[in-house]
Amino acid sequence: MVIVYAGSMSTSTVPQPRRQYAKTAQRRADIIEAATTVFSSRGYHGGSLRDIARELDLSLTSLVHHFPTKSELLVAVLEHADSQATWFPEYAEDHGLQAATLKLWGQNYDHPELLRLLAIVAAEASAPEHPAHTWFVHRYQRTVEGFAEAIRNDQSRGRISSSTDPTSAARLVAATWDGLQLQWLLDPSRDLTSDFRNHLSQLLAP
Amino acid sequence: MVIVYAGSMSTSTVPQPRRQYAKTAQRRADIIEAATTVFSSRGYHGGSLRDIARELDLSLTSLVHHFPTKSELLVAVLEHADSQATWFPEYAEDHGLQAATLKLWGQNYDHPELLRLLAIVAAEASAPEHPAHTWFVHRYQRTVEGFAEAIRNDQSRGRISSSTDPTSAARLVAATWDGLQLQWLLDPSRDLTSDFRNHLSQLLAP
DNA sequence: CACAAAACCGAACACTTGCTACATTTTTTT
DNA sequence: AAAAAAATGTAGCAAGTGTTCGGTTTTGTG
Repeated sequence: MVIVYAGSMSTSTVPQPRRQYAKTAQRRADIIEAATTVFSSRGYHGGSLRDIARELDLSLTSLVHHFPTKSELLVAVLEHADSQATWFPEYAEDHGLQAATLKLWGQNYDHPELLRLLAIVAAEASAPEHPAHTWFVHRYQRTVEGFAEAIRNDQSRGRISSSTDPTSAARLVAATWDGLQLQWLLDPSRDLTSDFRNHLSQLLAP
Repeated sequence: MVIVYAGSMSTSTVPQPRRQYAKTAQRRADIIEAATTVFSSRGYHGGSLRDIARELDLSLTSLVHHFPTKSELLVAVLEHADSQATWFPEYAEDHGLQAATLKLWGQNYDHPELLRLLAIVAAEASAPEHPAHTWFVHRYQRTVEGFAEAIRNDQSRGRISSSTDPTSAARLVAATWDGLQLQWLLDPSRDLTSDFRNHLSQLLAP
């Protein structure tokens, strides 16, 4: 059986690049989960790889085997956090931005650790030297663009006044969202959903 | 000359508790300034006392002499940051919340490091174990209460519709403020003042 | 079964962390 | 001038940091 790189010769089965065990995916998922809780309570700088490994009864070396560097782990964690509460363009198209945003807002309430993590790291990453800086810049661009698209759709259907500037309104929705979420993280006893709803119905009026 | 504690006797000058040198106040101010820049770029957990001392060509021991523990230094830094951009109730009373808020917003643009610091530590401090947790909870309560008071005043003068709930609107103003500021910290090239103005004039309409 | 790579581990490296004894110099007050 | 304490310093502690080295065990494939 010949493993062929560039410029193969004759008949040879594909190298079958099964270079990963069956349980590996689960391991990586476990690590990401543990890293999330650690980074959530102590931030990226404050949370240590050993803390994360300890939480899984895993050796530090194994952790490093899966994620060679701390910042690579952080990016994996952020990407996972982002994938948890996904933005559904179709839902927004059918039911409008307001309904879609409130739906997403409700989902987030189930994962306070993820929210805290994103809040901490977003603030940390506003410094240009931070390893996740560009990631967050792009994330916000994507978010705002998604909201703006939904607003334009709403406008074409007469759900929102056409005099509203889509991008500006999108930035405002994202901003208020983040701000209210921070207030909620600081004091989770008060539900801020109605405040958010007020904001949306004022901003996104016909 | 007798130093008198409780229950003095006869004529004796007051102990003159001059227990601090003349230059000390300046030293403490320098330390707070250096700590601000360090915490701003690396957060509370990520910034080290040695970094701060190095920035001042000061020994670590001297720094610790002035601020015995790291979290005490943090609180001093936060208190200073807060005192920089002060909320003027009188100005709000005369010119309305919208004008007062925009004035304050403009001031903040001069101290991006302070803003980043507050954003990072506020997010870090949303975790209840954080040394500055209660400080931030109270800070937000004060801020919201100040805004709400100004809104009530505006309502009594007919500048804002009396159907708006002052506290809820105050929370929204604070939230949007924080959110827009984070977006600005991530990408300082775009000025978000007009977005903030839009939000205010929509929310605080007669 | 044989073998190669993935997965895992203990130990260590070089460095940083907050903080503390202990000693010296500066400033202030009597 | 003398005494007291504030201010500063050197050296060091015990603990923690991300990362690397050399090795064993586990797992899948031919």
